[in-house]
Amino acid sequence: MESRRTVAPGPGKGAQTRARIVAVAAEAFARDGFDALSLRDLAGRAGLTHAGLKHHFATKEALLLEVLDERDRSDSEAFALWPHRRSGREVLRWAVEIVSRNTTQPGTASLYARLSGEAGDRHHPAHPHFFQRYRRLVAIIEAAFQEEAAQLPAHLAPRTAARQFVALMDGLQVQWLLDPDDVDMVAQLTAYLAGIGISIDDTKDRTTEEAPAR
Amino acid sequence: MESRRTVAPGPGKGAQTRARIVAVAAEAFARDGFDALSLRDLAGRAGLTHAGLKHHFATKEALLLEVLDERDRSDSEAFALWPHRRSGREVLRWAVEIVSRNTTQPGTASLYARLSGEAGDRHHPAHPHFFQRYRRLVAIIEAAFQEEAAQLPAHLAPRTAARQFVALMDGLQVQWLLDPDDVDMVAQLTAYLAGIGISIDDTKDRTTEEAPAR
DNA sequence: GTCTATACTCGGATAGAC
DNA sequence: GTCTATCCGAGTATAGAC
Repeated sequence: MESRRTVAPGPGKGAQTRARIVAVAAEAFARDGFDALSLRDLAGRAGLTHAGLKHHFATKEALLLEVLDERDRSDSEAFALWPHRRSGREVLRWAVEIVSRNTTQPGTASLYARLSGEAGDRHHPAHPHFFQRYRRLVAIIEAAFQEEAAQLPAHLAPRTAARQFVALMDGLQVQWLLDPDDVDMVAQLTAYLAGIGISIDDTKDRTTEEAPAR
Repeated sequence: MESRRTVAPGPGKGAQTRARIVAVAAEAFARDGFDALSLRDLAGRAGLTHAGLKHHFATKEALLLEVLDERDRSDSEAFALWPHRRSGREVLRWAVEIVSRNTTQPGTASLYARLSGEAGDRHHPAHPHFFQRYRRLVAIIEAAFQEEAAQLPAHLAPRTAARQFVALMDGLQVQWLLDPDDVDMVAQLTAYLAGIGISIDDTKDRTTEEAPAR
């Protein structure tokens, strides 16, 4: 007889449900934010109960992290943390482009800011994610500065500059979220780089091609 | 017991209860963190029900904000946002001192990082608090840089430097919370200042007297 | 003005049906 | 392996006692 199942049982069923949940959640988080979103609502829209959802994602935060990871993966160039081998200046330009992009998604940016603060707690579910993320990000930026070491002031170690640059990305975002009209993140980052002798003006070593196509 | 009242009715009663709640909450937040703390427990320890507590503080976050404000007020030196008129370098040294202090209270620092991220949402209960806080903090740092304008690179506006410095305070804190052993916030901030021509070495213009008496 | 009683939905946890 | 039923304590909201 006809079944009310929307997916056939057997191998792959779980993966399908999981994917459906993530798809629904991605849209819902962006629209409602984190706190306003009910797992019961969300589960209902994905065709199961909130306990069923919990089988796939242990906590609400774990689900959010999956959504963010998913976005990182599909938003290939701008958000992937490993751009193809490029010049130091190109990597820095790419980083500025990420920040610029975030400007168009304040909800997600706010979520990230909140999570990265919470994740400092070693027992927080998002701790490993952010720990790894910053390690990689700082390493990438450090390598970029290393390549441009000739431009840097003599006393400024690439690793120090990298930590500062990444901190600037985060800290400026907090101020921008609070006061969008008064903070120009791209200008600030560009000014910082100019201050340490690095220009990322892309008319110099590339054509007019846009930064990472989404 | 003769009476179950712990405070007499009449004028000032509400203020007393409020103060008692804040006192209990301050200790409890620092010990248990934000999520782990139950308003029912807390209210019980303060001698009323959780609904009674809600009469004084509409939300859990409002209570936390009151605790933080209270700390700002009593923790006079390091956290007061308005040091008396001092030299630019002294103000910057005071700011670094704040960051250094936060190092001893990772729980509170994490709470602040989380809240400042969340507060970007215009409807968040903490939005006005943080909006004002950053406005004032940036203005104070800007004034400090203004005084030291002679040292700054010609192309660097005091306001730009101020935004960067404040962003650095926040961003470094996020990285430090995630990876305390690998991030030295004071060294980073000092390095940044040195990079723009400012030394805050306090053996140069003052005795060993402590930073601003509130 | 202060506060209690009560009820609502939330995220989370467990037991067990299929 | 997937999922439902059900319970728990949480934050929040309202009505009304004092």
